[in-house]
Amino acid sequence: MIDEISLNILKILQEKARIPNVEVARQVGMAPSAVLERIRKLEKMGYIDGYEVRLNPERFGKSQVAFIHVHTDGKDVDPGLVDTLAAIPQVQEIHFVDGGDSYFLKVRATDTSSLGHLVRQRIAPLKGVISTNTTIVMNTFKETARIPIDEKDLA
Amino acid sequence: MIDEISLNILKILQEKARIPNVEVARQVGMAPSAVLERIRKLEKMGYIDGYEVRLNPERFGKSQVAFIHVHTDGKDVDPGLVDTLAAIPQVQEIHFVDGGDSYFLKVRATDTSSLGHLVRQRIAPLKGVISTNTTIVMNTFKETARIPIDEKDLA
DNA sequence: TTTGAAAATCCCCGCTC
DNA sequence: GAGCGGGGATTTTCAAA
Repeated sequence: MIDEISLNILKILQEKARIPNVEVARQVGMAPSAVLERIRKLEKMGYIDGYEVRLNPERFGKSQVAFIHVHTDGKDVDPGLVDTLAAIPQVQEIHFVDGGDSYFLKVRATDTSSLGHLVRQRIAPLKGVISTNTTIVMNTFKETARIPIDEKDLA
Repeated sequence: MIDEISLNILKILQEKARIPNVEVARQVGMAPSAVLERIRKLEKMGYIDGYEVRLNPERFGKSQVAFIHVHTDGKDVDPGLVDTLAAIPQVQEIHFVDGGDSYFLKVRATDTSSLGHLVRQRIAPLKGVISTNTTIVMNTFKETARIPIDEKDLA
């Protein structure tokens, strides 16, 4: 199980992941080495999956976000379909959703043109794919991977 | 503009964001101080937005992912609607999408029950919201914020 | 958990190209 | 302007209590 202090450490790290340990230690009022030990333990126990650098999508010409609903033939689907989709770097997320053999993708492309190319040339032709339904994002107001940390439902 | 080496640094950081500078320097074959200077510049120029810790959602009882299509009355929408939604910690993403005055949310809840509560008690009652349409995620195969770095379309 | 000391790293500054 | 290297401050790490 996880206690109040570790929870606090995680909240601090979620705010700013790249602050020195000493600073975290100061904020929770513990010795730096103890904090380090806790973080290492949280990593080993799987509470912390890793650390990511967050790049500015616009600077890399990847500001066109879209969601693609991919309907598949549940009986004749290529078992490697998910892997094939996952191998496409522009595909950031792949979810299997309810409502009949369909996947839901979040993709990030350069523009609507390249998005169209992605859908028609790379996704639609895949074996088992019956149809696709793309929702174009015109404006993004919030986009974070931050998780609400509630003490009550920890695993 | 950005050159081959900086691109390389970014790719390395996208793999593992929390490696020491010296290690990055070794991999790109440059002096640590030069690498540091490049990273600082990338941060200042807005290519790097920040650093995030990636927590394991399951460990925090937040494994129920869902997408919510929120239809609004375009004429009578509360100007603070987006802010209100953004203030809900379980709402990770808010996009404005095409197809008529509607928002698209990605949310992360504890279970379907709490998800239902979230939709009915917190979102549906908001002024300007006409209807909502929730897609439940049953299985997630890929979920990353990583951006494909193509040299050709840099800004 | 803390302390304390050793090792590694960070990062400013001057030098060179 | 960009890269390199020195060196002191900072931080990380590890041992012992």
